[in-house]
Amino acid sequence: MDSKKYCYEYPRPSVTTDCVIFGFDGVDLNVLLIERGIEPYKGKWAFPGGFVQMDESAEACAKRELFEETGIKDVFIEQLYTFSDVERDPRGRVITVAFFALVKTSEYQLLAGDDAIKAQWFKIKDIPALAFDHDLILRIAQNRIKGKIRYQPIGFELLDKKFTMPQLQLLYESILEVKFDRRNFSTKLMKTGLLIQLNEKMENVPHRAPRYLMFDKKKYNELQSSGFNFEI
Amino acid sequence: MDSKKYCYEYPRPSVTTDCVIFGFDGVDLNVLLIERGIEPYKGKWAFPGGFVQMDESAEACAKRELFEETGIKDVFIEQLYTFSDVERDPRGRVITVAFFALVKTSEYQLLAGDDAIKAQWFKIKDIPALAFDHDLILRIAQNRIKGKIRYQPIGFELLDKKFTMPQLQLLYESILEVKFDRRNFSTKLMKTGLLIQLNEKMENVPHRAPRYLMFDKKKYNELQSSGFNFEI
DNA sequence: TCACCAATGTGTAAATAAAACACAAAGAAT
DNA sequence: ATTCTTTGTGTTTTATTTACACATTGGTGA
Repeated sequence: MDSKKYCYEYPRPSVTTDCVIFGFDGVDLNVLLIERGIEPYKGKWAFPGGFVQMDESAEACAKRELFEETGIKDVFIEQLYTFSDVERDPRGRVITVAFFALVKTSEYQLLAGDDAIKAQWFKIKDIPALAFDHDLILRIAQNRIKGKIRYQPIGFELLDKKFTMPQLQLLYESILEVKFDRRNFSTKLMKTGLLIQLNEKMENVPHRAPRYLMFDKKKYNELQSSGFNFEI
Repeated sequence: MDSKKYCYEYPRPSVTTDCVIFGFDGVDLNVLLIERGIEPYKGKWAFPGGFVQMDESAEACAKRELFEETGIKDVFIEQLYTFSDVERDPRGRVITVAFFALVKTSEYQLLAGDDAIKAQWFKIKDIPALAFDHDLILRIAQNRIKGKIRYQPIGFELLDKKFTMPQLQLLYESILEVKFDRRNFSTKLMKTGLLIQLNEKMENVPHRAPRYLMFDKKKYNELQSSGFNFEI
């Protein structure tokens, strides 16, 4: 019996998705990688991904693969770029639609020592050798998040629902790879009118405790539809 | 003889490229469309595009199709977004990698009344019914060019090598759909240091003739590699 | 020929935003 | 109670953006 049962008049490339998953550990920006168990690039690290099925869009595929390989779901995800170099996959012609996702790491405990798939967070400054053209994909993803965080409030997707101003600042600094003046940063962010101050402070810190904040997503959506734009 | 000779173990989508071509006629932003001669959407207007071959990247495909269908080559072209909705093409599963191109309309005279392919410029404000999901593609392309022109000097790709400040301002205004103060616009653009004033003026205008300018691409490339960024 | 007209070229003042900087207050540790 | 580290809330200075005015050019037509 012939296993190659799907036949076409012209040759077709395979289409896959890959997903660059960003997380924030409080100090550094991190990326979630999966160790490949099979050739090619066996033992190398790669982004989770897989083949687009005939009944799902690329975005649906990216979300499905993300959940299947890491257990992550219902997170911010956005199309990044499509990589289509002829030689990018040694197995043949594979076009990949790359996505990037932002996750609150505290909500997803990785199942360490899981049998099938070995997933691990890596600091963005300490990435191992990657499979395929995933180093290129990562570089483009990093540039995208750097550009995007300045004009869209995506940073909050990486923090817990409740966060403090110092945490928010560390996040911005780690993504943009710059340092901000603490006072100017706070003033600017509060001036957006999108941060709600809670009557609650951090506990068990050996100094003055910072107050908790929340991002006002409802207000942002309202402002956005009336032609407002977030700028840091 | 069976024409379906390319067989695979799993089904594969077709992959195409489409290209949104922007041009500027001195007053309005325009888009180049092609009238479809065959079903589906026969008689409707669409972006030029076609199937990705096995030996070419998506970008190479977009450039090839652009030349084959319009005669345009060696222009600014950039990947826009990949459209992969399951139902976007009635012929079957077709994923399209969309691009956008910027052309100097004066350099490409459309072959009016050409037999095979009927191409025509349309003002962005006066677009006919489009085939497939091309109205969605156009909307996303328009948003992209709006965002991009503010932080990259792509406007010059739409103007002749020599242009005047009023022409440049009209271009920015037509893309961004806003009005600028003539004096502030000029000051800001000259302050980038990337415009070379020529000792030449426009002729045969019934008022003071504006001076011609050129974009200093060489200087821009040098500045860019040393971490400079263009901002309007 | 010369005033007229429509647009260009250049500049300045006011308003706004960004950057630099200082001190008081909280809360755990001693 | 004192010390220490970090947060919260300013002010001053500088740079950028916005608003606005007048002189200049060059063809047009009385």
